[in-house]
Amino acid sequence: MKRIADSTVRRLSIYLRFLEDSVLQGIRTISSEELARRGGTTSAQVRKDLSFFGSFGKRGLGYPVPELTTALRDILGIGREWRIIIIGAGKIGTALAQYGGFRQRGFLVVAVYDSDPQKIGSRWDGLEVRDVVDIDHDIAADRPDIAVLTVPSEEAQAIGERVAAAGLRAILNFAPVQLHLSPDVTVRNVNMAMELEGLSFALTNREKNGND
Amino acid sequence: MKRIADSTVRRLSIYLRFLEDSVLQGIRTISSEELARRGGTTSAQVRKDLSFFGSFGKRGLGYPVPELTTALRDILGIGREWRIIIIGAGKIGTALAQYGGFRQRGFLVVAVYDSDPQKIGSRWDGLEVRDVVDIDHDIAADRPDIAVLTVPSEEAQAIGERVAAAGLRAILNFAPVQLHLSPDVTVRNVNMAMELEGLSFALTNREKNGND
DNA sequence: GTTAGCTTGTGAATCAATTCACAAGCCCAA
DNA sequence: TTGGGCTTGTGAATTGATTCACAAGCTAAC
Repeated sequence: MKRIADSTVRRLSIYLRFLEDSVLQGIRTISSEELARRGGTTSAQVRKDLSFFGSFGKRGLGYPVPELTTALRDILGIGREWRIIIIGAGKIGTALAQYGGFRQRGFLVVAVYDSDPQKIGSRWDGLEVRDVVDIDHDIAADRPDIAVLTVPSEEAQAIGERVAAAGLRAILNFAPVQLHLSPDVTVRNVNMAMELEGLSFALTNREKNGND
Repeated sequence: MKRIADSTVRRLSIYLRFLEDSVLQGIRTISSEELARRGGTTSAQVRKDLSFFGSFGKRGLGYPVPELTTALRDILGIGREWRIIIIGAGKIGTALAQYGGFRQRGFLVVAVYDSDPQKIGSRWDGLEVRDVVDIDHDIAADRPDIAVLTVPSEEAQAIGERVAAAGLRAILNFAPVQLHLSPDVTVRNVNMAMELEGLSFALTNREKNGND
């Protein structure tokens, strides 16, 4: 199978979210044009994205909404439940642990870790914050699929190495550093400060260039 | 000025973060090679990125750390303070409002909004949650620079239109929908479910293709 | 001052992603 | 059963981003 670009996978996620809405509304078919409009892209892009994985539409008609929804879920691998652990029980980590949206989409938070004795043992939504020293042992026992890192920058690399060594193969990294791990660990970064800086750049340049 | 790619701006952010560390450590110069290593890219990429904005280095020596740090701050427009408002006082919105990291980087949260009467009036860190109906008036009065949207998907588009109409020109959107706004409003999306789905895709495909 | 050893800055080349454009196929109406 | 109106699927063309490769320039050592 040809390597699929990250940007394509991102767009599939977007299409899926809109398709799920459409299923609920009882819409039966949808054109690449409409998917593009809602996804902020072009119809050619939609068709190309989908064509990497097969032929889902009918010429003259469009795509059957329920079937395409199922197909995308399958492609993205979210038919099953994924077990995630959150490492770092600070502001962001806590919010994520309590956020219901993940569970809804098949991502189940099975454990939260921290190194602060004050936090260890406290409970949120029936989830006890565990001591990060136990993490290797726990991973071996619980076999979670994904680790979410919401630890301070200085600790991110070390923790990343530990969970990778313990067998985890997917990390969602909120720390504003680039993790250096073996290539069979997939890392995605979420960096809110970086996004704000992107906006800052845009605003600054707009002012300079007079809105062109 | 030639249009700068988003990917370039993102990398500048990464370089800057590492440069700031280096300043604190008293490091005087740094090569593109080292910046690349830390930023997870290549030295040619670093040099190309910087070359869009000028010539900051000395051949044979590398880049002067303090000067390059200042230059990047300037380019990204984070010499000044940016005023941000957070709309949606749910789990994520609240966490962001209380998160100290933004303020540290020059992004000051000046207001938080919600439409839930139970939340309106409550206080976090001396910041009172305001009623979202007042938002147009408040924007006109306070002139914030950036709006962070942590509202439910169904409401995101309408709120986006309102803040755009009120004059805001930059939005950080956490709702998993694509906003359709006038092109002079810059929108960045942060979508954690999408990132998790990207990891899910990677894990699923790795299993299928036997790790290649 | 000359040379050796680095490292930048940048056109050219390559690689990747997006868009174009159209044949092929489907539905519906008559 | 045929024709008109749509919309997909996909090679080809284009646009955009990354990598290559090397001349130019700096430092330090002798």
